[in-house]
Amino acid sequence: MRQSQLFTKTRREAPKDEVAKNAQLLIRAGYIHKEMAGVYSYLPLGLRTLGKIEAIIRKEMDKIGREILMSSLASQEVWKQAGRLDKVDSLMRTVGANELSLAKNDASYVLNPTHEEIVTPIAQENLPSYKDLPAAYYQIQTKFRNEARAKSGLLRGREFRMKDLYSFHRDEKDLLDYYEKAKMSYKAVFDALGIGADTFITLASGGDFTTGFSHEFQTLVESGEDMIYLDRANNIAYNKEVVTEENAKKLGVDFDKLEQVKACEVGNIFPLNTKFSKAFNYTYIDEAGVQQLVYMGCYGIGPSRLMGILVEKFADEKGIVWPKEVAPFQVHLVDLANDNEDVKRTAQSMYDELTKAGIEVLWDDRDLRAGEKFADSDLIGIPTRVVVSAKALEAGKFECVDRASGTTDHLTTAELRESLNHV
RNA sequence: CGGGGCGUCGUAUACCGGUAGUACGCUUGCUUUGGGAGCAAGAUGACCCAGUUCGAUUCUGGGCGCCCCGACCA
Repeated sequence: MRQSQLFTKTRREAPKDEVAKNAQLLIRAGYIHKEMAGVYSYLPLGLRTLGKIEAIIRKEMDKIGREILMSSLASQEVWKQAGRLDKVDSLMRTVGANELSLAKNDASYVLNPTHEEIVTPIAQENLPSYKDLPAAYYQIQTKFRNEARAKSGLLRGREFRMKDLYSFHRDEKDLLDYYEKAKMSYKAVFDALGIGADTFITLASGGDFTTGFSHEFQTLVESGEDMIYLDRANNIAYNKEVVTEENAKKLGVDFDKLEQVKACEVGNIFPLNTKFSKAFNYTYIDEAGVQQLVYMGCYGIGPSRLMGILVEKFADEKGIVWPKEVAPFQVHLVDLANDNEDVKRTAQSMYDELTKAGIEVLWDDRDLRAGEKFADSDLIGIPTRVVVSAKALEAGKFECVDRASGTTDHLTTAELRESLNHV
C-alpha cells in the first residue's frame, strides 16, 4: 500500500488527555482515533494490526471450536433468565427506537458484555444429545461494558474486541480435559504473539461459577494494572484475590516468598460447570435416554487489549515496535526520491517485486523530507525499513534497518528478498 | 461509585474583566531535499447554560466531557 493512500496522518504530539503510552503512540501514528473515554475507532493501520492479532487467535481456536458470530444486542428478558440482569455491573442498557421519545429509564435492551446467555440457547438447540458433545463455539466481536473507569487506552475500554469461546460437555471430567486443551491453545496464541515467555497462567478466584479456581493469563508489563505473585521456577502465578492464608494451606504455597510483579490480564478461562445449563434448563440425553445437565466452560482473550499491551511492552522512545507477526506491514519502503525519477522508478519496482513475493509493503511515496519520513517510520514501527535513495542507487545496495534492534544492513534486492524470506 | 485535576483553532500551548497570540498541521506561491526545512501570504478557536458586570474566554454556580488515584472488573 502506498502511504499517500493510507488516508491518515501522523502527529508530532499526543493529545494531552492520553497518558497511556499505548494510546499516545497509536494515536500519534494514526492507528486509532478516540471517540470517547474507553472507545476507539480503528484506522487502516490499526485495523490491519488488529486483524493480524485476531487471525493468530482464530487459527488456534479453529482447532478446538467452531466460529460463529453472535448478536451484540439482546433483550433484557434473556439476561433475567440467568438472574444476571441486575447483577452484572458492566451491563450497558439501551432503548428501542419506539421508546426513545419517552426517555424511559427501564431500557429494554442490553449490549452484551459477555455471551453465556446468548450461546447457551444456541447450544441447546443444536447440541441435544450425548452424540453432539463435546462441542465448542467461539466468536470474535466487539463487546460493550459499562466500565466504571475506562482507562489506559486500549487496555481497559467500554467497547473492545473480544474472542470468547464456550464449550459444552457431558460431565465435569470431559470439561476439565477440554479446559486443559484450551490452556494449551492459549499458550500457543501468546507464543505466536511474541509474549509467550512473559505470560503466566495465574490462579484466580472461580467467581460465581465454581468453588475451585479459574485461570487468568497474565503478561508481565510495567503499566499493568494487576499485581500478581509469580513463582517463576514453577511457571505459575497467583492473583491478589487468591493470596490468602486459607489458599496457602490448600495449595501448599508460601505466597510471601513469591515475586510480586505488575501484569496485565490477556486472557481468562473459567469452568462454568452447570450454572448456565441450570438457568436455561439445558440438558442432553445420554445413552440411557436420561436427561443430564450440560457442563460448560468459557474462555476469553481480548485482541484490542493485546494490541495495547504489545505497544506498551515493545515500544521505545522513537515509537512503536511491532513483533513481526502482528505488524500491519512487514516492510516500510521509504523513498527519498522527491524529483529524482530514477529513485522513484526503483522504489516502484522494488514495491512491485516484494509485493509479488507475498511480502506486505507500506511504501512511503510521499514528497517529504528524509527526516520526517524516518521519524514517521520509527513511529509506525514496521519491522524492516528499506530506504531507496540516490545514494542507494549509486551503491547498488539498499539500507535495511531493523526497527527493533536499530541495526542497519546494506543489501542488494536479492539479498533483501532472501533475508525477508527467513522471517 | 468516592476523591483530585483539567476544559482556549485539527493538535500542543500562552495571555487577559475590554480587538485571543504562538508553534505544528491545513491552503497558495517560491526556495530547499539523508533525521521532523526556510521565506511570504491565508483559513480555522474560548464545552454548554445561568449569574455577577457597562462589558465574561477570564469571576461565581450548575451541567456535560476528559484525565489521574481508589473501589469495581463474571
